[in-house]
Amino acid sequence: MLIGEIAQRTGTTTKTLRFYEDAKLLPAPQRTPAGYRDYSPDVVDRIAFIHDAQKAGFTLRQVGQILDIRDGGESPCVHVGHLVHQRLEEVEQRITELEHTRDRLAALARRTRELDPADCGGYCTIIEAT
Amino acid sequence: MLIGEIAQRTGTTTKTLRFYEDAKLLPAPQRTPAGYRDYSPDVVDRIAFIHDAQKAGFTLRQVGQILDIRDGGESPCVHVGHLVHQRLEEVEQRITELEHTRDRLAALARRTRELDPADCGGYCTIIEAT
DNA sequence: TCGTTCGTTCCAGTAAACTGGAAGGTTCAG
DNA sequence: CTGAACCTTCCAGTTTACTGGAACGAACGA
Repeated sequence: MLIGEIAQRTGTTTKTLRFYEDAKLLPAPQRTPAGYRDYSPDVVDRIAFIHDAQKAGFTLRQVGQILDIRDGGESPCVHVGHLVHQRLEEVEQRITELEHTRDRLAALARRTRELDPADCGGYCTIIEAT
Repeated sequence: MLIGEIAQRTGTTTKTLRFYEDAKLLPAPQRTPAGYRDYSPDVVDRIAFIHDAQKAGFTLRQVGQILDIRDGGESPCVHVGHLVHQRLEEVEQRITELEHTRDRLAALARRTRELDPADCGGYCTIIEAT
């Protein structure tokens, strides 16, 4: 299968697939006599896995680590377990931060409705002193 | 005041302050005969405002826009009101996305505890089929 | 005078995940 | 034979907010 077909089947672009190869997420495939990449259908699953892992919030670097472990013949599950916990903590922390930001913004929005723009002194009374 | 003192008073670095100047967030200050930046104490407030706006989740670009309006003599509050609403929506959407990711991860973590690593088939049964 | 610490400029790099474009080769239909 | 639709490589840019480093000048205390 040529790169275009793989791209279509996996819902990506040829650019991205070459990028993944560059980033060692995909092995360098066979080449046709013309020099075109000639993929085994297996890579479709591999790319699907990459997408799954991305949806779970892993970076490509982490996905690469998991894939490396698997390619080495080991079961990556223990490592994945660590990553899941790490990532879960990061996500929870980030949610907390964002909720904080949201509360700040909601307060600003309230002030915006109450304030006469003409009263805006200093840099901006909406934002200041928050 | 020299750049180091400003940095210390505002809790930043000299690097960052030069970067802000480059990014048009701070006006180019006077120079001493030796070519050192010689700031008016006013910039301390300006930098504090930048920090406030960042805490509310605005990008430096947006802060720059607000500052530009103010520097032009207009009251930026109307514009700020728009930005606040925009940003509030973005933040809420992002929180929703992250909560989704968190739920996925929590499910993965549960699976991790239940699964025997030896059963890991395919790419990784923890992540797959999520 | 020496050393330290402050300041200056400019260039380059970081993370993340691509994306765009140039300049060219290949394959196939009409 | 021509044109399109595919493929190739390589280089550079996108976004955000800085950060690091080189190579240098200035101010000041001992």
